[in-house]
Amino acid sequence: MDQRIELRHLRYFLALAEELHFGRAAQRLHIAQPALSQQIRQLEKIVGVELFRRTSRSVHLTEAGAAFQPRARNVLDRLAADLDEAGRVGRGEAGRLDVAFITSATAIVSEHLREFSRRRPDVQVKLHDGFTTDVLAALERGTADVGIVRDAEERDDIDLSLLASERFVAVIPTEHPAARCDHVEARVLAADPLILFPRSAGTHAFDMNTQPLRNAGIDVQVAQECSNWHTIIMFVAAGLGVTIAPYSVTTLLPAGARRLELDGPPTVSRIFMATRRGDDRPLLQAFKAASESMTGRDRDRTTRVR
Amino acid sequence: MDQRIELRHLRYFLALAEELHFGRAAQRLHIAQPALSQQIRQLEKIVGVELFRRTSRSVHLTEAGAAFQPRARNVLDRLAADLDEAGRVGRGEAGRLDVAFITSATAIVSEHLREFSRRRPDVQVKLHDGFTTDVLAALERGTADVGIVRDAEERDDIDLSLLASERFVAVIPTEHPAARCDHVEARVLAADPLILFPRSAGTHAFDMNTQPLRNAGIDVQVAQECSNWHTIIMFVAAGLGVTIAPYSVTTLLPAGARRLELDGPPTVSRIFMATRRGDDRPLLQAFKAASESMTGRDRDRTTRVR
DNA sequence: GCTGATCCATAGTTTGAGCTTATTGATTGA
DNA sequence: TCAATCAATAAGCTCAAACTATGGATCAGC
Repeated sequence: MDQRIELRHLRYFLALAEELHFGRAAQRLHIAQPALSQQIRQLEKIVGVELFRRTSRSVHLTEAGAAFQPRARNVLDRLAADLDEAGRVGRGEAGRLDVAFITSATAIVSEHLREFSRRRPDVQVKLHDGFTTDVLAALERGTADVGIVRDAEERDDIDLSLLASERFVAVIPTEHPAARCDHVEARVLAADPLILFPRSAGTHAFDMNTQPLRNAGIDVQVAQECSNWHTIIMFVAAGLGVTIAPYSVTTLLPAGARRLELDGPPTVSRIFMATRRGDDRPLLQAFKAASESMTGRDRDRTTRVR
Repeated sequence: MDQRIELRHLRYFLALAEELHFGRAAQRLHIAQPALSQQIRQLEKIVGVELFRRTSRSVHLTEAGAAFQPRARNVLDRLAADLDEAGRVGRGEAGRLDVAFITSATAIVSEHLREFSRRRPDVQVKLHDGFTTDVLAALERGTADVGIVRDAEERDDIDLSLLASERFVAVIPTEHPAARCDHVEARVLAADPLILFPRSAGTHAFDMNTQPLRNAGIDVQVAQECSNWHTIIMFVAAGLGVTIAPYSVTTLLPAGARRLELDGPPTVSRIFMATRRGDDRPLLQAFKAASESMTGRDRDRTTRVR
């Protein structure tokens, strides 16, 4: 009585609408003619109107049938495309990947993304930048699938894999007495006001970043906190103080700032890819594979520890 | 093995995607839980990827499932809308109606169409204007569903129903001697060049149109043929001759032309709605009903035979 | 740590929707 | 008038989707 429509009805309808002959349409569908008659009748009952006008001699579409034909075709085509798309998403060939990253790793992130997008052109990548803590939080709550962080600590719910490491360098105003040389001992900077990001943005990263100073026996006191490296370096250029920074954020310096290599035991900043432990979705593995192929290069290129 | 997808799969998938609980989803679908498990498994086999990740404790969508959910919803919604639309077309509540009409009946056609469009706002009306013969040809070959013709003859494959009738009048140049009066005997015009449409545009219409002249014993000779009334009347205004025209095409006359009532036995031009005999589609009946409601008015308004 | 509850999967059985073949009835062309 | 064509109907069959019962895994509570 209250029969539900099924795709079978649409397939049969379309075959008959094209053949306009029950016998031939049934043949094409690999069923017997009465079965087709029954199903078409059933469909007409569901729609509530005649879709074909039959005489015992000919079959043709009614207006309602003619109106329905392209729509039915469309439904089948779209569903086929949707199934395909779902399959591709399941195999990691399409979909969406949320990448959270620290702003200071933009250069490396963009390189890895370029390689990934080349391999998976149908994957839409969404980017979210922030501090290391923000990135890890996004990863935890599922807002991000991949995190790019700097100097994160080991955790049992997060997998880390090294993408690149780079040395720390000092950045000081050009008018600073030490700026005449191209390297400096950390202790020389003990009296200068230190400009750095807040420790809350990533305690371990902060500790790594200040290690050259602590190695020199300096009691680290941040005179001015800034949320991003660009601002920190602008402040240094303005003569407000000095900073210790990962090399890659110092590649382009404004006129008033100068980069100095740090003497003493080498200290490096490490950039990691972070993922949720146990998250083994194909898309993620594809991203890891793409990164893997880049990592060797990056490591060689940016490390250069003295 | 090579199972085909059915809408049942989509319905079950969507229920489970919303409930995320096999028991509850099955309950909502009024089936037992194992049946749902089976069908979902089958769907996953068809798509080729997991759509749900199940633990014995919880169910949640995979990325592929999440991607598929809105699409499946969409397919069902669109199909429902398509079925509804087909039903409405079948009941004559929506669709398309092709109306062919003679240019000289534009005024009446537009009135009837306004009424029809008010009653069937979802029906798209396509208009085609031409001569009576063109209109009838369009009707025959199915290009038009309704024809509006003037003074057509009875035919056994076409149904005619009277929409309006109107008297013939003479149109002559203002400088014509007879133009001083507001009526004229047809024989007075015997010597004037006659401007009229070609007889091939509608033999019966032509004969009706020239009847006032033939009644007066005039041997009808068309001096100048024109394809439409507007041009004919412009030629009259230019002093090139006279014409006999249905009243409604003379409502707006240019400066050089004057309308005169014809003395003698009244002759009328009839405007008919023409349809293919046996064509009883709901949309057509709706159009006929709309016309019916207008016809009384039109007949009264335009006849006024003296 | 055992017990009961919860929940999805599997096994085996039942049922009915959709299929089949055979036939009827209507129309057309020879 | 007869044969051919073609859709509808009738009656029986069959398999897929349903059912019931059960298993196995996980979790909460005493």
